[in-house]
Amino acid sequence: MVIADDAVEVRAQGWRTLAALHGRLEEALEKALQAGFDLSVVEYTVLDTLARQDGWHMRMQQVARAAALSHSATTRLVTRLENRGLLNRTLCADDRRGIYSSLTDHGKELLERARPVHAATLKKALDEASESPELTPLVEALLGTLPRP
Amino acid sequence: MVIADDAVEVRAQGWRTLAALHGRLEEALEKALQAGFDLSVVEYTVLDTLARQDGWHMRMQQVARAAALSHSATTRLVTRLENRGLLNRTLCADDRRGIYSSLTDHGKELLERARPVHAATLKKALDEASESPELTPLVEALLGTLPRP
DNA sequence: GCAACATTTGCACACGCTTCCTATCACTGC
DNA sequence: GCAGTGATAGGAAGCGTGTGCAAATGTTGC
Repeated sequence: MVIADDAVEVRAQGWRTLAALHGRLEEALEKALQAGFDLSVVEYTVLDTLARQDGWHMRMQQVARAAALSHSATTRLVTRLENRGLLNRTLCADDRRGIYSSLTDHGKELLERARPVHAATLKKALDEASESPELTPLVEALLGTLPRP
Repeated sequence: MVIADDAVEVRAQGWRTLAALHGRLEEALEKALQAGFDLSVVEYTVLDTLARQDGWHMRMQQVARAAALSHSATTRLVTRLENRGLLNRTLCADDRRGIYSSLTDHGKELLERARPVHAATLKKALDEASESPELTPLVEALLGTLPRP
C-alpha cells in the first residue's frame, strides 16, 4: 500500500501548505484592512462580493455562501455593516421572507478606497510567502491557474 | 495600465479561489473531526504537529506558530488538551523557563484513530472541490506541487 | 391548516488583547 | 560566590467580539 500511503501524505502535506498560505494572507489582509478602514477580511469580502454582483442586491443566503459564513453570523455581519451605513436591507417584493442586501453610496465609496490597499497588501503578502521555499510552488500555481495566463 | 490591472485581478481572483478551497476543506474536516473525536481542526493540527515533530516535545511558542494561534489562545488550547489527557506539559531540563508539550499515549491513540478519518475526509473534500470548475486547477496544482509527484 | 423556507435571536464557547504575575536565564559589578 | 538588573517563557483573569447551534418568528405554497 505504498502508493496509497503516498497519496495520503501528499494530500495531508498539501492541506498544511494551503492552510499555511491562507493563514499568512488572511493575517496580512486582516491587519491592513483593520488598520486602514476598520474592516475585517470577511466584511471586505462581503462588500466586494456585493459590488461585484453586477452592483446589485443579494439575498442573505447568497451572502452567507459567498462569505462562507453561517446564517447567524451573516445576520450579525450584515447588521453591523448596515449600522455603519455601508449597505441596505430591503424586503423582496415577490417573496417577503427574503431580504436583499445592497451597497449604499457610502459603502461603494469605502470599498473603492479599500480596494487598492487590499490589492497592495495581497501582492506584498504573496511576494513574501513566495520566498518561503515550501510555499513558492503553491503561490506560483495560484497565480498561474487562472483564466487568463 | 491594463497589464498591471490584470495582475491585480489575477491576485484577487487567486485569493478568492484559495479562500474558497480552504473554507471547503476546513469545514469538511471540522465536521468530521468534531463528530468522530470531539476535536477541532486546530486541536487536531496541534496533536498531529506534535506527533510529527519526530514524536517529541515542542515549546509553547512553537505550538503557537504551528497552529497560527496567539499566545493566550495557545495556553488555553494546550490546557484543554491536557485536561482531556491527550498531552502533557513537562518542564525543559536545560531551560526551565520553557515548557514542553508532548503527546500522551492516550493522545497518540486518539490521533491514530483520527488520522484515517482526517485522510478520508480530506480526499473526499478535495475530490468534491475538484468538481467545481473554478477550483479544479488549484486542487491539481496543490497535489502536484509536492516533493514526489 | 401544515410543512417547508428565510431570517433572527438566545445561549454558550473559543479566540485575541491587555494587564499582571511568576520563574528562569544571562550578565554585571562587587 | 552572590545580590542586582533586564530579558524571556509561560500562566491567570477580565473584557469584548465573532461564531455555531438550536429554538423562535414570520412567510409561502399546497
